[in-house]
Amino acid sequence: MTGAVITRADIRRPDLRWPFPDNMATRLTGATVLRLRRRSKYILCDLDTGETLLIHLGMSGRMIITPLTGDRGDMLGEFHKFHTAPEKHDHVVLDMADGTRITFNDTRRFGAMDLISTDALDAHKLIAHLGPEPLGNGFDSTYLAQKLDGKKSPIKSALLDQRVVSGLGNIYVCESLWRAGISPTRLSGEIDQPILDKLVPIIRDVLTEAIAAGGSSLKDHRQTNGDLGYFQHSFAAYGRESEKCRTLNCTGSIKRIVQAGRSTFFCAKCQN
DNA sequence: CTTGGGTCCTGTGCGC
DNA sequence: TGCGCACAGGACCCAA
Repeated sequence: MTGAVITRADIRRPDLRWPFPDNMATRLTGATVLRLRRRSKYILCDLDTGETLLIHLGMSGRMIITPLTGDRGDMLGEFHKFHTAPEKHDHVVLDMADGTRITFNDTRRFGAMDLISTDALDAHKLIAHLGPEPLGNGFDSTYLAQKLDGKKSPIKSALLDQRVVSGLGNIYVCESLWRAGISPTRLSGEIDQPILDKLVPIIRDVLTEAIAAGGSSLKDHRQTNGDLGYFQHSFAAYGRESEKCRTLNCTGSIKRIVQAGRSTFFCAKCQN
């Protein structure tokens, strides 16, 4: 999309998780995309109009890239299949001057889009309270210790809280805690510094490996080329309920519990 | 202030 | 085969 001009914006329903901003189609039409970037789980698309298109994929959202004209050519798989008519759950369709169509498709509609002044982005309600990037310099064990100090919520919930660290989801929190040997039920404020010293590089490792593997495809997730991610094949805890723990010499099995309404997978024997 | 539960939405897979 | 229930990569909102 970078450098491309949006020639047409088809907003096919009034909302996703929230109502779309006023006149979104008009404000997008004719705009040139200056660059794409990311903050936390938000895709940010800076436009030459001085506005930024903010996109969240939620649970089931995806951006589908297809040629606007021509046949399927060497496009691989059903995901990339050529279509002119919008398909089910295609909510926003952007046609670019270079002949590319970008379609936001989101079955569950937990995704979001907003269009705000680029200058005001840091103050935006969804952005302002985000914690540091887990792969950035602002995330280290000193920061984490200070942030968790006095917290009574379980560590699992704290790591999922985007105000503590932004970008971790359910899978990667479970995997990180398993690797670090930390029980997800441990109270955040009662975890010693040496344990946090160990946890932080593990979180970075898990994310780095998952990104290299193209993410985790449980169902909807695809890489930008349409391929499945394959980090799900490397899960040690997530989704492995009642299977053998993979920690060396551990005789335990993976349990599933529910914390803050989300499934947590862990080994009660080697995670303490 | 913090914390936990309910909620939004659609689709799928399972037990009965 | 049909029906109801549980569950799914998120995260806001509000009651306690």
